[in-house]
Amino acid sequence: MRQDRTTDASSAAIRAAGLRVTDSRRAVYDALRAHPHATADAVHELVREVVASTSPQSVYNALGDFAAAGLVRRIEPAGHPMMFELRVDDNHHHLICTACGAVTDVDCATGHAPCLAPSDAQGYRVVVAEVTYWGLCAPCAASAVRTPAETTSTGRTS
Amino acid sequence: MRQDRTTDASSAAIRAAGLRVTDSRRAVYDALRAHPHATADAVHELVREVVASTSPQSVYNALGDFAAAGLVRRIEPAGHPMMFELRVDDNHHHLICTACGAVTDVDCATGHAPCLAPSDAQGYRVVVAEVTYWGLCAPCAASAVRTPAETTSTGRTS
DNA sequence: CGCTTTTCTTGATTCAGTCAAAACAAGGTA
DNA sequence: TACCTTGTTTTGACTGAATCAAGAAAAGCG
Repeated sequence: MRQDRTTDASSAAIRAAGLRVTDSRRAVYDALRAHPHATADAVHELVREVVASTSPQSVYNALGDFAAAGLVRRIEPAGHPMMFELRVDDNHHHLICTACGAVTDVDCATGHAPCLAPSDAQGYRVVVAEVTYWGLCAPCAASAVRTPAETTSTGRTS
Repeated sequence: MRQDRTTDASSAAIRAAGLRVTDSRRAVYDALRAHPHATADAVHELVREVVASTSPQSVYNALGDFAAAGLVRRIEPAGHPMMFELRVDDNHHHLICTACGAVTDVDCATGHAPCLAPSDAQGYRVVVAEVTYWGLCAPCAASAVRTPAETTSTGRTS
């Protein structure tokens, strides 16, 4: 099942980052190409379809190494496990659905970080302005019409 | 040690939110007045100085109830335990130090949510634009001059 | 082909937060 | 004032997510 092409690109990227190329790392990279905002767990699922023996820990290792090498960007939305994405060169932002957790990229106006300056930096040396748009994705907004429901807040339900 | 005044204000706020007033809840509220970006754990420490028997769980309960009642806002910066603040009426943002974790409020230009619109909302019904400025606070920036160090990324250290 | 270094596996461990049920207290009411 | 209902607190177990550590295995150089 020639996955050579995608795999070659992945190998090249991994090697270019100064990391050794292994089957599981290729599979991790490929998984992120297919699922641009996957959790470690989701990546693990996908990787196991290719290299069945891959442990969760290896996935964490690979993702951590990729992130450290700048191959991958880590995003950690409040209340969700962390996710990883391959878009690292532009400074883009995210739309996150408060109902289903879907994550969608939003292009940044300026394209470089920090794209935004605080009204008063108060002595901070600001490196990144991270913008997260929270709301309802189209499907959830549609179904929310009939279900007024409690969507957002994580209060007690007692 | 008359803390009556602060305590009265806290009681009023709690009661106004439709919640019963208890010693530990007052102490939780007072703790947040004194420490505007405290973790649940930090709040617990402070509360125990007033009501020694208070359990961590009660603090979580109180904070969760406050948040659900709109008395308190919850912030969850990537890589840090969640924090709570009393400023809920304006839509302000945060400066967070990547080195020491210090959190500082930044006024929002517009003052209401969402203060910012995505370049392309892609069908989302956006409710909030959450802006987090990551960088080095003044003290950390000063000490970073002599220590080039690895500050940010959570890569493996092996 | 073998050696060195990196990576993978296994398994334990931590941290932060949640769940659930029984004991207890707030505050309205008789 | 005493009671009663409902909301709050405590205790303790439990989960999910991620990290740490050490030995086994493989990558890729010479």
